[in-house]
Amino acid sequence: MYFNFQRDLAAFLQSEYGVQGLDIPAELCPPEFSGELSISCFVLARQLKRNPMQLAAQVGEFLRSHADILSLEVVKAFVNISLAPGALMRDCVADAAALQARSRLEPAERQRILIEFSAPNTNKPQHLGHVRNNCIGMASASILARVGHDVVRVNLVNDRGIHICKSMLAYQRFGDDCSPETLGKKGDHLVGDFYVRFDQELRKQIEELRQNDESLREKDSDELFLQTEIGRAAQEMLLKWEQGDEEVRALWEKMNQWVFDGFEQTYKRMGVEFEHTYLESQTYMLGRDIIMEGLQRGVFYQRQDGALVIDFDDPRLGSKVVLRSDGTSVYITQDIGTTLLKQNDYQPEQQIWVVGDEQKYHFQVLFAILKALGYEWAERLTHMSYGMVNLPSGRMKSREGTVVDADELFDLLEQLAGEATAERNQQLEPDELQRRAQSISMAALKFMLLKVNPKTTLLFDPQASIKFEGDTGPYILYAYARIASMLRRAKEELKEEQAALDWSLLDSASEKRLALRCAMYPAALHKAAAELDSSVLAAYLLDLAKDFSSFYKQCSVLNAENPTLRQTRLELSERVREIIGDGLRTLTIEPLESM
RNA sequence: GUACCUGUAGCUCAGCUGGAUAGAGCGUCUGGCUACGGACCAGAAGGUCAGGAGUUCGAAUCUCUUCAGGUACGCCA
Repeated sequence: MYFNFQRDLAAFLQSEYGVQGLDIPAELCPPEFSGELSISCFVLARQLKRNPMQLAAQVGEFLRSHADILSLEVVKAFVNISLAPGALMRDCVADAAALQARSRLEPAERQRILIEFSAPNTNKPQHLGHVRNNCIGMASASILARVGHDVVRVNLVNDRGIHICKSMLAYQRFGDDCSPETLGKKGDHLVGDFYVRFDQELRKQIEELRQNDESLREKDSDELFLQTEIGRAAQEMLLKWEQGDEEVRALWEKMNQWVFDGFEQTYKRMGVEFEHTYLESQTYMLGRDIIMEGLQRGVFYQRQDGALVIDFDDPRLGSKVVLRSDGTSVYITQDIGTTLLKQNDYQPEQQIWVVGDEQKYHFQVLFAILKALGYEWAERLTHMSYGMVNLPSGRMKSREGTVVDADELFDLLEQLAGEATAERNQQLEPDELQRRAQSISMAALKFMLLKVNPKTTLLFDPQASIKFEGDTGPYILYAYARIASMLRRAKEELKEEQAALDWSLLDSASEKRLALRCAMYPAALHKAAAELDSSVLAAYLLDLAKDFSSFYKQCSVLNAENPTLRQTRLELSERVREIIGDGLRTLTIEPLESM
């Protein structure tokens, strides 16, 4: 927030105490005190190294005679002030361009940022966990871009490896040459079915092994993988794939294409887009030459067993193998390679990975290796780790069938939103109904995921997710639609000429509150961007929508007592509409003019 | 075992760079449509901020510790 009185108070205190760059804190006044704004002199006192209470008295004295201050109360170390309506509105909302300008970073602070997210495997359809990743990735990119950064979104699809061979093998054996067309099924779901089918067969064979050999009963399933016939067959297929076997490659391309087509639809529904998609099949061999070069320079060393290793100073990181004794790559080798590739392709000042918090250690190690290799940009790599999504029944487990499928969830929410919309709009055309149901359901889902801090483990309650009341996306959409409706009517009823504006007429508590909330928008954007936290912006939009709803109930706009008041309230409402619209779009949610 | 994360109202979450009497939504209970869209508004009840100790004028917030839950610690990805 920026007020003239803050500037004047800062100038006064700075000359009084001979300091520079004083920051005058102003926050919303708690309802139990009179006034709209509070200045905490604890914060001021720390900057000036003075006694908070004495400072409060001094601040009070200065502001009491300030033209913008209507009344004021000093309570302990707090100065609670009530602003003259004209001054409050002038500083908060009258100048829309100033508000907009404050939302962008100084040019010097803007960066080129590369953000990687989604990174799906091509062996199964996306589930709720991917949905959270996609939402966080898209919203983070959008928030960063909104404050002025140059953002590049990239995907890295894991399209090769043993997992896709499992699906391929099961398809070869049990697929009967079916296809998405013959079964009328989305390609990613079809491939996922064969992944499950493989797992069934594998477990059956492991069970048989254990039946026949008591010594195997204690062994972990993973250890027995290569002892099963089907496990060996999958491994063999992977080798053939790496050797470029034509038949295997053809099948791989066919099934991957099915998955890509399926993903395309899912992404489209969510509005997920990338500037570029990297394919692991094209990048998995990267990194080895960098390791060899690092070996020359003594960054890595060859252990007695032949593996190339790095030891870290930090005991928490321990040591890490970067190349197997047989000379092949490990996961981190590839990641080193793709990080360099991305750096070369886009020259970002910062790289961000949106990846679940279970991979925290992996990224600590990755970053430490890149620093050890001497890349100066390695200081500016960020793992944006987010929490897992749990269900009331616990963790999602694909083997136990408790995974919430993304497409099915979208369908369910869309149907419920459609029902709710139809109830309220009996005359709606089917096309329009469907369009609104799509928007409302996606807004509800995205907002639910984005309103909680990304770091927290999220509990997804299916029952709660289908509600459209309270702290939800639809609540904010509703506030927006009501304003849009009001502005439409005002336009229709427009008399010959528009009345003048007089901001000083907006003197009620709810009007002042709403205007103050509008002025807080840039700060919410900046905080969300700086902390990579969509929940800051989501919480702000909820507060704004609540303040608007309260104002809307209390102050009649279209039927205001006089044309000037009406016009000024319309203008305030328009400002709220712009901010809600802009804020929702920044969260990748599209507002609706009617709902 | 070691490291990291989490523990706030019945439930889901804010608040965590120390500052006023710890907030919101859901759920429960009261009220409110002859004013612009009731997917709304106004209000009530509901808390030992997991327990303990410390630092401080002041702690949900910082430190230590105990307990509870989660995750990671591969020549898997």
